[in-house]
Amino acid sequence: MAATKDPRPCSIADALALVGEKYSLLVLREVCLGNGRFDQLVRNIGAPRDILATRLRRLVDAGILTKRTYSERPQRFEYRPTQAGLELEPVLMTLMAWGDRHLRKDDDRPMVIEHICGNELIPVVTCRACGDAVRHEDLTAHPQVPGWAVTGPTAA
Amino acid sequence: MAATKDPRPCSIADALALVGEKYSLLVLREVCLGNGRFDQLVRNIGAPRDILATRLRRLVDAGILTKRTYSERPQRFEYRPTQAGLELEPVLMTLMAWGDRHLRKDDDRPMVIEHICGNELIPVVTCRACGDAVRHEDLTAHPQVPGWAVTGPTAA
DNA sequence: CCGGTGAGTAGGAAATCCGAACTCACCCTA
DNA sequence: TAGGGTGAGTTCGGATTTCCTACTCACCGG
Repeated sequence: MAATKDPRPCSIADALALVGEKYSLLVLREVCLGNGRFDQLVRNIGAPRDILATRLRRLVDAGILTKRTYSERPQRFEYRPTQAGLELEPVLMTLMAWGDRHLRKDDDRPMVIEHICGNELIPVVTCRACGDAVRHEDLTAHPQVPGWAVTGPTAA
Repeated sequence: MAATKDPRPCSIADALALVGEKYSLLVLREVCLGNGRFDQLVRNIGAPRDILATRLRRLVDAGILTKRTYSERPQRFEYRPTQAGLELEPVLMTLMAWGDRHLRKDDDRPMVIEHICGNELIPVVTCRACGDAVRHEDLTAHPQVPGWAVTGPTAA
């Protein structure tokens, strides 16, 4: 009867349960770009329409998107990010930078993000307390739940 | 015959094609924590063994993990992150912070990461050029590929 | 009236996922 | 040397999801 199957409790897993399904983060990308209409999403993402409808419902339920009417008669909608959705944008930026660096030759980046400072955005994840860029060797994990120790947080 | 179905070219999509499948990022989490053995992964992630085997193959092929033998006779292996894998860790940290903030009540975080500076790690994504924290309103997207304009990069 | 657009639904085939059981090679120990 | 245990998977059939195409429904514009 004992639950021998529950995995490590973890906010990464919880977050992925919401936005980790296929296309979900691409929906967020398009919505952050301002392309929030159903047919735009279908075209830009390349997802089947029914799957997209399912994802949109889920993201709205989760409070990551809102569905706004921009035209009554004919009824037309637009999806937009909520505050919570916008706060996921850094994840997208970091992922994009990783993809640009590791998945592409040289400078054939399909999209460049410009920061308000005038330069191209190259996202760097830093520690809020000291401001330094986060490096694996500088981290130590402290599980808060008994029974979920880690063997060695850092392993070069 | 024309390809009317290709979605927006994008490094986010490319990155997700590699690490966006179910469990892939959780594998990376465990491996970064130092838990790189097959049965540990099965337990900590809660994935079916065959799916896990498939994911591991894919991540190794993609150069995100390496499979190291830590014991000949009996043959025993351990998966470890490569440099490319380690560079995905910031994505995990950012995602974890988002989950902690939006998916949990107060302070029941299942895991706390300590930075070498002595404080708890709260990851902040910043612009490499100016050092400021990245906010949606400060970004402008510039697609590099004709035909993939965005309607409005910023839309509050 | 005709064709077009936006926002989906419907239906069945194809691909994935899942859990449990199985293998195989080895070690321990009695 | 027989029995049990562990690590690292593979194999199985069945349950779920995804995918694709077509369809709807409401409206608009000419």
